[in-house]
Amino acid sequence: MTTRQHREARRADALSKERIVEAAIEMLDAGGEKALTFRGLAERLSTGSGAIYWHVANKDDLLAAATDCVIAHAVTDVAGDAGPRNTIRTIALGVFDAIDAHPWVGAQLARRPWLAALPHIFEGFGSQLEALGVPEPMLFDSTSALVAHVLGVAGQNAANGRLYAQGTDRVAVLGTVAEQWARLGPERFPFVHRVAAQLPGHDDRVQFLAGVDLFLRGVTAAH
Amino acid sequence: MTTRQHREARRADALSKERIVEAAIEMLDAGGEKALTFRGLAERLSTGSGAIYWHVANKDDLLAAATDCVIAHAVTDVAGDAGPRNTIRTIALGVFDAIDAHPWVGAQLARRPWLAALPHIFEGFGSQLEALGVPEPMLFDSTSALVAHVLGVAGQNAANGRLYAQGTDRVAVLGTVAEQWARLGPERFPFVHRVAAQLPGHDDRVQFLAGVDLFLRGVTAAH
DNA sequence: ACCTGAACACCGTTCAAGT
DNA sequence: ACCTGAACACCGTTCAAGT
Repeated sequence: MTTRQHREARRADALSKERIVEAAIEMLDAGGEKALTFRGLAERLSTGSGAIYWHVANKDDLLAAATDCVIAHAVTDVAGDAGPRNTIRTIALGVFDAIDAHPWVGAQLARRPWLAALPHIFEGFGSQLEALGVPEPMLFDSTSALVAHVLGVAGQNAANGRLYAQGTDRVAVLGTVAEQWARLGPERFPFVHRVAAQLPGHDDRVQFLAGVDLFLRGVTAAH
Repeated sequence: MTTRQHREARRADALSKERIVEAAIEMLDAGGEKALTFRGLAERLSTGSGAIYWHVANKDDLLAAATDCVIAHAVTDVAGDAGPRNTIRTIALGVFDAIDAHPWVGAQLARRPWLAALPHIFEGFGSQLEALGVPEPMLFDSTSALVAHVLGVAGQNAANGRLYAQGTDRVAVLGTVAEQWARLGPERFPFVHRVAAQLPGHDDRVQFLAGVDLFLRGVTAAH
């Protein structure tokens, strides 16, 4: 897997950036951003807190590596023989589900752009948009917009998911929000007032895919 | 401005949540998330650190209030007589510019959803999409997707902007990224390799608007 | 009701010392 | 080359005490 193999690391429990990142992801998944501490990480890896700094520059570096690891895993393994539209949908859903499963990734994405994994997403979307017949002059902007859309909307969704995870369940939370929206007064907020009832019932995943589809329709309609 | 006026706060320098949030925004703008500390805030407001806790529950609450304040200011003042498409563009650009000017808002958006300012955005986009002729059954999903798109993409953009702000200028940073992309090898990354050169020259604001337009085209093409 | 500021628990990071 | 763990600087939050 690694480029250099450090002459077969002597012991299986030897420290490495990979093992550190792996443990960090577990801690982040378990308790969010605040649950990741160097002390906890050191204890989990049965070592001193300073040892981690030999493999990792600092906490930001560790968070970036963890984010990159999650996104990279989500993008690989895309079967590309289902047509451009379905391939795009598959990649998009992969990213969506990955961020949904690791909500802290959403916040990280808004802090450190230009992941090492970004070219993979860009390549996947760009080549499929080209196959879809998008003309050369529009290709760069369209691909950028699609990448930003998927990462951005997935991040937004993960932010919502966080609320449900904190004890109270999904429908209850959305029900409360819907009530607040419904109370906003039909004069100043006629649309919100009318649409509030649909809030608790909607499916985030379906809505995400609908958004991607709308975007694709716009891209193909534009030429 | 406030609902209750606390019988005309005695002195002009009296503490209030508004003044605290205002000072917090200035500190966040100046140095990012890490620059906001209760000690610094207390010194800036010439008070004790504990005093702030009388008006604000904790740091998360303060960050949420600051985020809401920025977004709320961006959404108000939308002249609505320029047609639905232009009104949507205006609201979207307002949010984009606000997040661009306050990059820390992007990260916050990925942490705390359901801002108090959200209904304003929802109302603006939803009513204009309706005016655009989007049929009732698609209205909720379309509006949700557009809101998530604008907030998400604007957040993604702010993440990029952070890099340029840290000393080195925009073109230099994007030039470096473009070089890395170009080196990725035309066999595995033909699209990225080919498109890398367009990276340093693109205009984020124009690309954002192009994305919103593509989305709108998709929405209108869908019926 | 609102402010003060010392105190507590905790955290990222460093570094001399080890192997 | 890599690990140890005490030490440093700093931070969010609390709370008894003031006005």
